[in-house]
Amino acid sequence: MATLGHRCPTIQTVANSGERDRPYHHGRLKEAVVEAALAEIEAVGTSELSMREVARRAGVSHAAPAHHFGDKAGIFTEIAARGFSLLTQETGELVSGGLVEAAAGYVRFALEHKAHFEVMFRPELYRTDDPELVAARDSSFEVLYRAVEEGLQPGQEDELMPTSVAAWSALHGFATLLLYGNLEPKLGDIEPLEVYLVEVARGMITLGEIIARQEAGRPAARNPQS
Amino acid sequence: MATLGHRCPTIQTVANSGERDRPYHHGRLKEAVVEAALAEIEAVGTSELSMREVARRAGVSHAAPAHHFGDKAGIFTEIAARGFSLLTQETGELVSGGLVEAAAGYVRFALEHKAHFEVMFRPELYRTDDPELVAARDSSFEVLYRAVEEGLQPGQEDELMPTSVAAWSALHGFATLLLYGNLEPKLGDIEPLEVYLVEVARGMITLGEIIARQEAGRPAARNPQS
DNA sequence: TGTACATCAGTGAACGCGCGTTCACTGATGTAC
DNA sequence: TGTACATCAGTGAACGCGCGTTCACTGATGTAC
Repeated sequence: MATLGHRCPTIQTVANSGERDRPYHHGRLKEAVVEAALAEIEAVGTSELSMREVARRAGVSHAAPAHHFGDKAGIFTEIAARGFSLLTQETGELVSGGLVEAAAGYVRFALEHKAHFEVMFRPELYRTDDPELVAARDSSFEVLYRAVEEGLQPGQEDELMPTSVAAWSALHGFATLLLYGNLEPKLGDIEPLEVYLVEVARGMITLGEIIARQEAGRPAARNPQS
Repeated sequence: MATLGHRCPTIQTVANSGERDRPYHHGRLKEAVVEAALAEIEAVGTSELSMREVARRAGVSHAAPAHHFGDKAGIFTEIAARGFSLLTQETGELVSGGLVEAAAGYVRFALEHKAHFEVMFRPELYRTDDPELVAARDSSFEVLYRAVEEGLQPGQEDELMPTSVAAWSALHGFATLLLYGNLEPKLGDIEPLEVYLVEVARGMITLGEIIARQEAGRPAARNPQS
């Protein structure tokens, strides 16, 4: 017998090839794979995602997804790009309502699209140079800038970048802490998001005041403009 | 031949058992495993961590770590607990220097102990009910509260929780965005951390002002106290 | 001071499993003439 | 309208690999008497 040579497709099981329950061509496999991957990520996280399981979920042979995405990074890239588009869409229309309104949109996005969100901010998972992704991501940042810009007063243009980074940090930190369950134990009874967010926004005001007071009392070296 | 029964320890390789290059008993394997795991996490991330690779790094048989930790979650629990202790230690002594000083400590911790940090905020990786871990985590929070409390003015006691959550969010968001490489592209040339942080702190002040202005102009329903 | 025995710490072979990848193939859908 | 051919989309068997786990064992270190 010895080791049976490993390419021997001679004996093909032609059996039950007649009663196939689904068409040979899926039709919208790309969509189906993305959906399956999202569901799988929500179930087991990005680390445990396997191409085979995704294929299984999509009801397709395990080699099929590779036709559309190449490898896992391909799927992640697609998910991240779609995520940024979605985020732009969902927060863009809230900008006119003020920063807190837009922030609420961001947090809601994170909670409602957990899988997208998780992938978007783990650049090691996807191809960061993908043009579609880059465009989608940039337009997300645009929304942030606009939201901050509208809140600035005349003459504060220099503050756009630092304030944007501050806003994004606060927002992103809040969303991730909430998402990964690091916040609840400190919340007591978890209030509806809307109320809680307004409360934290008030905390942001207090925080700004504290920093202003403390930094005002510093040696000039760190406040050359004062 | 057929399938060779799978328990056959009869033929033991007694060969080269004399010229062992390391002692049979490691002596401080627990330490060595933790160090190896940290190095491995920094190299490949938490998702790719394997017990076998950790053992290999520690120069020990792949079954040995299980003696001390049971499984992967055991190692992660140990790392998370140590991480929180370290964080408490490194930021605790900065509290008297003000919020921004303490914040800088937090961010520095995240950058200098990347592996600890990554594990600490992924509770799904470890046993969240481990008593040592819980104690260590709680004392980290204590530091945060103290830092915020010292900045509050008399009569602002109610603001402790919202302000703490706001501060932690901002801090944590900034650290993670920085750590996972989501911030650099927006930084232009990456300035020394210290300077950059002070700039973002100034952004936090501006941010607080914007929120205050915008929320002041809202319908009473959302600002019942006004 | 010696000896027997228990316990602890680490070994290494074998297991079964699921994974990503490859590959020759098949079934369906255009497309040229 | 028909037919030949190319291209695309999906299949399924087999591969080699690394993993976690189990297990009987071994080597070293206490500990009782």
